[in-house]
Amino acid sequence: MSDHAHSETERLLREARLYSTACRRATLGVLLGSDRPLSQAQIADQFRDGGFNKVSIYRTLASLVEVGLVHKAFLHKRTWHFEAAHRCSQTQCHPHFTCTRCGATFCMTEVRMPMAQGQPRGFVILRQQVRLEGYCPGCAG
Amino acid sequence: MSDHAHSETERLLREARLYSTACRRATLGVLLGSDRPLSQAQIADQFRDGGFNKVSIYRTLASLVEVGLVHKAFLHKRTWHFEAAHRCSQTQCHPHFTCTRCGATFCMTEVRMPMAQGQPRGFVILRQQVRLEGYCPGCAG
DNA sequence: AAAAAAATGCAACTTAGTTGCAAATTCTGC
DNA sequence: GCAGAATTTGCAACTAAGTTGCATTTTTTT
Ligand SMILES: [Mn+2]
Ligand SMILES: [Mn+2]
Ligand SMILES: [Zn+2]
Ligand SMILES: [Zn+2]
Repeated sequence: MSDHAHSETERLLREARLYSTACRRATLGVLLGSDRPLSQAQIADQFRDGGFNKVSIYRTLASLVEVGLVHKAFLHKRTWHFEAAHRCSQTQCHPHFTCTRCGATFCMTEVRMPMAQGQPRGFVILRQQVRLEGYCPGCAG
Repeated sequence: MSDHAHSETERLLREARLYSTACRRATLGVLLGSDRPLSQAQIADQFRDGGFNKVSIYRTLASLVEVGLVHKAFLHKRTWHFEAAHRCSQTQCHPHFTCTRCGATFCMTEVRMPMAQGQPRGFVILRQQVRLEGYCPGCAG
């Protein structure tokens, strides 16, 4: 990670009252630089040499989610995917699209969804998450 | 299962060109009678005596999903939940609400969501799925 | 009733994610 | 900087949802 990225992740961790550790800076850096949600395995793959233990990455992700720097984006098969929260609003992330032919997933940052209206009496809706399915440009032809 | 329910599930399976078997009629019957999505384990629990092997239930669910009689509603933790498709439209199920305090999940059949608009060029959106988070009536107080 | 097609049960397996604990790192106050 | 407290990390072992291969049974077709 560059010095610039290092100080940026360090600042974010400080503000969130989290210890600034190598594993957290690296994990957050990877997610900030990704245009799509990543699984623990995909994150680990980006650590060239002397990576981190998968348990540490899982615990790092849990701490980042807890302070809101990262979101659990969705479950694909039985695997959670995570993304930095910098392109999400307080009440929802952008929708995620999965192609039912090739299985690829895309962040649909251009698609705007209004918040759900008309919840039954007594329910308080705080966040919503939208998954889209269909064919990606490569498969739609 | 009642005789009426038996003939109803049998008819649905016939129309879908699936063999009408005990495991399929029972599984479909349970889902049709449920007001919320169920996991394999929850379905199995409803088979009093002489239940079915969990592998058979999983394979039954896969066949019901394949013909569209049942939907994979959502993943909670690492567990899929299934529901009969009779209260879903062609392009989306009703939203599912999960309480972040007690963990309970509810079908929000009253909440209507418009289909996503403005997908990037080349993408074909066929279905959408909405998850809501917040506090249920019991936890909102 | 016989043959063909498909579903079922069982045991063994896979693997994402979790837990407990000892060692290492980071922070805080001097 | 340095000691001590607080927290994170790595490792090994574990958990459990879901899958696979194969022999047997059930359902459908003729
Ligand atoms: Mn997000
Ligand atoms: Mn549905
Ligand atoms: Zn595709
Ligand atoms: Zn609740």
